[in-house]
Amino acid sequence: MTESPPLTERTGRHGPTIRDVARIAGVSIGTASKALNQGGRLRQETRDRVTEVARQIGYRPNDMAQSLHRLRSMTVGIISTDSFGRFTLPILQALEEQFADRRIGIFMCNATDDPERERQHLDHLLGKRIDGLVVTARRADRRPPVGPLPPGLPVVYVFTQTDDDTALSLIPDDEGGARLGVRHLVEIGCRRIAHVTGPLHFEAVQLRHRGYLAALAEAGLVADPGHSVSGAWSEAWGRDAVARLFDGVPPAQRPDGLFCGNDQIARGTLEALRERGIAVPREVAVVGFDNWNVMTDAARPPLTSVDMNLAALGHEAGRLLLDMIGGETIRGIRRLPCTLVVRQSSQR
Amino acid sequence: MTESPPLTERTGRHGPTIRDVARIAGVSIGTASKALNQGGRLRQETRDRVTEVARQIGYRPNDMAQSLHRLRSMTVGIISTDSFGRFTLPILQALEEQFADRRIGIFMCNATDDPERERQHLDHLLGKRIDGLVVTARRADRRPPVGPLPPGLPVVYVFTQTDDDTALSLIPDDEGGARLGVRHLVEIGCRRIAHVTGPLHFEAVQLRHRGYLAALAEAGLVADPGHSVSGAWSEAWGRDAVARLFDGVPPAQRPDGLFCGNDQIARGTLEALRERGIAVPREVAVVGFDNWNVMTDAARPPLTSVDMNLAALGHEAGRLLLDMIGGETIRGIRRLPCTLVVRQSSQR
DNA sequence: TTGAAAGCGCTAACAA
DNA sequence: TTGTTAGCGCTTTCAA
Repeated sequence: MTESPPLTERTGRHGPTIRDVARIAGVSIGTASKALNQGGRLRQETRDRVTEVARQIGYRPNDMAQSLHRLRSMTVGIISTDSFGRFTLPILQALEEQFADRRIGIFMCNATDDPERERQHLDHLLGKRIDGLVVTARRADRRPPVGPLPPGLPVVYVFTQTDDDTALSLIPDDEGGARLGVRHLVEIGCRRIAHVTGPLHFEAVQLRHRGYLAALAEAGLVADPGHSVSGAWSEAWGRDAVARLFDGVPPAQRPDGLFCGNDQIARGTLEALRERGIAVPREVAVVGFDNWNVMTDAARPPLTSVDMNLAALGHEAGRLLLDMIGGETIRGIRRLPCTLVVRQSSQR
Repeated sequence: MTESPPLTERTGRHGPTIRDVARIAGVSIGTASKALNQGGRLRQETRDRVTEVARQIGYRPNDMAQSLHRLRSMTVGIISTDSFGRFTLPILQALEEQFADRRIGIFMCNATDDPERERQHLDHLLGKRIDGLVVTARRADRRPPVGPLPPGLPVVYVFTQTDDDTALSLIPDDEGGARLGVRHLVEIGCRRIAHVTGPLHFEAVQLRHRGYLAALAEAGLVADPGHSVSGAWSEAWGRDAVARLFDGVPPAQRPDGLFCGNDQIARGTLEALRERGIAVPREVAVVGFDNWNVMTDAARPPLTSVDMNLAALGHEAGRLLLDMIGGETIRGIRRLPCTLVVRQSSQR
């Protein structure tokens, strides 16, 4: 029997290569490759010997070399014009989980509203030959299409949309979410429901207002124009809104339900109502938006809120991107449903 | 003059390769490479012709091929045992920014407290031949060293530490942060300062308590054992703590300053004090920890808080990891200083 | 100044 | 059943 080379002797600087495995196992590189990739016809004994050697010397295939050969990098890029924040995070996590299961790596990039930086990031990602791209952004406005991109690179916009109508965008169904929240208020008996919302220039604010109006109409209620008030996305605005809707207003005109633009506004309203001795949910019921548990759980009473199901959004984005990488063509704007999480602020 | 091949004809599936550039420019691959990499001696005219062709056909070097040759992937991995949350996010952003400047890609992995998943992620990252690794975690306890890793792979633990004392860990200086907060209370005239903190099993809680005691001792004040109270990291606990420290307690024994374990607890105390008609900051001053602006700004009055400077932590982690990739050996536990952000809750 | 060729680590087609 | 080799796209050394 020939003496086998010592286990420690290596060629690659990055750890053992398949050449080391082959040499030590006493087979050719081709055979080693076949053995490690479960393919082809090979004597079981050879296969076992090779895999055992690989295990012993801690061989790990070099993805870069594999990718170079396969013309697939097994990576995707995710680029955010907003920094990754409260909203994009659950999306990111869902994506990460899904891609990790398929052994696809994720390159994170953050270009906080700087087009030049975005271009650099994109350039960098394209250099890495990503197989797909996820674009996330702050939601205020539609963003310009990312690019220029090599033709055929799958892209999905999540939690943002773009004017390019050949692109795929996934966003929450704001209108439907609002309808859910307001319907719920109607169902528990509210008849004068106010909409305390964020800045009007947000498209989401407009859509939710549509949902609010639709739910009222469904129930045969007329919307009091004075009951739609817009301000900042803050608790302070929520408190101010209550002052505006309640102080010095004849009881018959006061709202008996508040549908709020986000959980911070809602929490502000709860505090202000509490200070005025107005009972929640008995006299006024309150519903928020976002279902941010930092807010919903600390509020007194705990806050009912509309959940945008961001994890589901991320999950769906991952699924669709994988389909596109697989060759499918998918485009259009998809709005995913929200759900309502009922807590004490609306539990009668 | 020979007819040059059409600009559109490509060899690579991923876009034009250097071979295409060379062919179209009518030079050899070696020459093209030299021209594009600014190196070697080359006629200016040739260099220009090559770069112009590259620009025209949108040539972008393939990082995987470069890396394969250079034995450097120009990527780092970041793995979190906690999901990326409020604390790890600023760290992540600082890291991302720094690496992006050096054209180093970041692979994100999230293994929520699942060792098996962590192992998979690690395997995946090592397959990608990352040049370095950042480990982040929830902060409760020291985590076991990540591994096994190939010898020589630079690793930095951020916002967590491990028992392996050959490793490098970066964490905020909790004790120093607490000292800052309590000193500030002393300086504005507080004499009976309470510590309203989180669960005792957190190492950070213990360290901050040391800082609290040290600051009192410095000022010649004696700590009332009844003024150190521990509970959950929640607003509800902050409210309860006020009940415990104030209700039915003789005025002379009530605290005139509260140093809180985080901003949520602090906000809870502010609400409870407000409800009792106790003036903040006049009768009682309050300092929080984390400087989470969602809390500090919505609190009434706005909350003074200790900032852990997480962005600086991330920045330093990036810097050190780059040094390690460059060949330096760095180890030990480094605690980075906190700073105090004063707002109305302690402004007399 | 430019071209040719080896090699980074791997896979797959083909030969033995 | 196993070995040989071309080639993925790039850099770099050496030769012309």
